[in-house]
Amino acid sequence: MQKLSDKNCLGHASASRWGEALNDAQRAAVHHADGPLLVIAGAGSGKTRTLTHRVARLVAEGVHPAAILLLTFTRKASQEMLQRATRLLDQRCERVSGGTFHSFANLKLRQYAAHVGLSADFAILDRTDAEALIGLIRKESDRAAGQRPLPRKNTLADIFSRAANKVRSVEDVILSDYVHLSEQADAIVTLFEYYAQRKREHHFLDYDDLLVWFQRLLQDSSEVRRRISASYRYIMVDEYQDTNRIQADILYHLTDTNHNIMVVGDDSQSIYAFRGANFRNIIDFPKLFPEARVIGLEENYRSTQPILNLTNIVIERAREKYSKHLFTRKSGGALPELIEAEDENTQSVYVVEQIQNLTARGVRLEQIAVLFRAGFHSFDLEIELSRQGIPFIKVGGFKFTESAHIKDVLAHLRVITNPYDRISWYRILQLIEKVGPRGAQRIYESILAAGAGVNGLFALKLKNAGVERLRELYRSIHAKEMAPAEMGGAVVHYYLPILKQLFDDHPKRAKDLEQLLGILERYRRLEHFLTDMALEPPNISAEETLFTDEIQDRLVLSTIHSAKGLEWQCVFVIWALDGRFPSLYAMTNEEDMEEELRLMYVAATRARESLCFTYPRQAYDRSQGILLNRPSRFIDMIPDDILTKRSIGFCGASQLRW
DNA sequence: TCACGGAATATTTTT
DNA sequence: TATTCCGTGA
Repeated sequence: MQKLSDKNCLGHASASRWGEALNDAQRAAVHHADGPLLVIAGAGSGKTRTLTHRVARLVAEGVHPAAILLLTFTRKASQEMLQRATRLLDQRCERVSGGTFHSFANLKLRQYAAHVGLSADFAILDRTDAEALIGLIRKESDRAAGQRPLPRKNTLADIFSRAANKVRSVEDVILSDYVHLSEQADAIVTLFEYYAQRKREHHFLDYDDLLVWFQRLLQDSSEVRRRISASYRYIMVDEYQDTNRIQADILYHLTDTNHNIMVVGDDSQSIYAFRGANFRNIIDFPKLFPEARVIGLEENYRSTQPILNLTNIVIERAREKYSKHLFTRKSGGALPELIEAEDENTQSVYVVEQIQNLTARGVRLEQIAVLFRAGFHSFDLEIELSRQGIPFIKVGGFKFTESAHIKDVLAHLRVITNPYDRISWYRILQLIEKVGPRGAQRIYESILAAGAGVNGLFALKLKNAGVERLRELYRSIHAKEMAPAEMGGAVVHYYLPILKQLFDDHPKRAKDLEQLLGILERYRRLEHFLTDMALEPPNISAEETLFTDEIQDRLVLSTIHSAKGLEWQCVFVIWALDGRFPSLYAMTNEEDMEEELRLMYVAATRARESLCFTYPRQAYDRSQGILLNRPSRFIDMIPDDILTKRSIGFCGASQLRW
């Protein structure tokens, strides 16, 4: 395969080579020539395979790898695809331009910052940083006594982010999606303006800004648009159903020169509308590119027919979609089940028992998953699992870089590159004993006034042992001569005593820091490290970190969102209770309900062989004062020959009640 | 002004 | 579960 040079011969040979192990629809997508292409890939239909084969095919036919752009939603996804393509073909596939929308935007913005009036040395705020900055502004904004307190910083960040992602004004978003805050709309808008101003002053871009500014760059500068779009002959996008309007617009500009864009997605699996994703993007693709070809992948390689029968019924209720009907050649398989449990704990006990049965029959724990609508739905189950000594890992939730101790160390490094990084200074200073918000502010202001970078710290007149230690730290760091890892080492050395004082589980966290230093060693420039940590953090969750080697075979607990794209032999969906799933919050809004439905679809299509829904017979919702006592409306009406229904009572739980 | 403790609260969270 | 907010006492 590698040595073919004759073009015709190559095309011919590859046609048979790349056709292997693909079905007709997949092959058509892989061999699609130029022009826009929309692939509607049903769950488990070999979407990744199709994408990787296409990458390999293009490279094999002599397309320069760097002229292929593969955009995905996680770094992991793009790495995996390029690795698979490399296995199919050769090393060249590793040089394909790939990454997330955000990392791509970052790259291009650094290059062309001046064209939109940005400075190229911007720092990236991750969600926590953004919230910290918003929190500061929130505190500063003095509101008259007796007035209602402003929403929590995390709510504020949600509102701002939603406005950016949906290309709407903050006020609009409040009036439509946060009606209960409409009285404070003006105050929130003002706060938003402060936030934007602060970001400008500090050369900060948050995640949303990366997209917003990149879009602006492409739109406003025809020269840049031409340059960038000409450098990519083929563009491929994964999970297109979860892109938002800005991303769709970015893509449109990227095809300014070449129209060779292939997007892959499944409108039925669009579950990020709450964050601004617009599943209309995928519906409207043919309108945006009238010459687009549409290929559907409907053969499912994952689930048994009884499971597909159920998922087909579930998704049939979706109002607007590319209709598709999944089928499989796999035969046999048990009917999915719906189990009514007496109460939450009975549900947990039941699931635990079933899991024990499965493992007794030889199913590996890592082949079993428990899925749920919201993170806290699994609390009771987690307790029950621990009690029974079943190892599990909860995915989603907090990321490595979001944990406090990592952020602390990163903050110390950040002020080295950007000495006026207010967020980081406040964070660093407040770690010091006797320094609170007020003290941090005072110190920051004098650093700023000194105008001498980190050295501003030395000019301070302050008797505080902690501050003195911090000074020592920065006196010992000479950014020009030291390697990033050395600076990191110094910071960690300084920070360890604080860590010990702050956290009971400091030994575990100390190991994380070692790991962080390990990563740091790969970098020659601190700035690059900091950018990567914001954009492409190591793909480990906080609890996981260094314990991965201990137990491999663990049960998976996951929110449905985090389960997207994954599959297991046996899947339990707990809290399939109307009001929990679909969530009460979605009930007032038809679009939200549609998303809940798709979410149920995603959950059910994760299962290969067995699928079980459970719900407690009733639960009281305190926030709304409502008694929930119906199974999820998405599966309640499914006929008995598709879904087995059973109740279990106290007998199941009685063993553990005492 | 800071530190601490207890109470209240909570949808989902690829970047 | 874990985070955030708020009141209290030093």
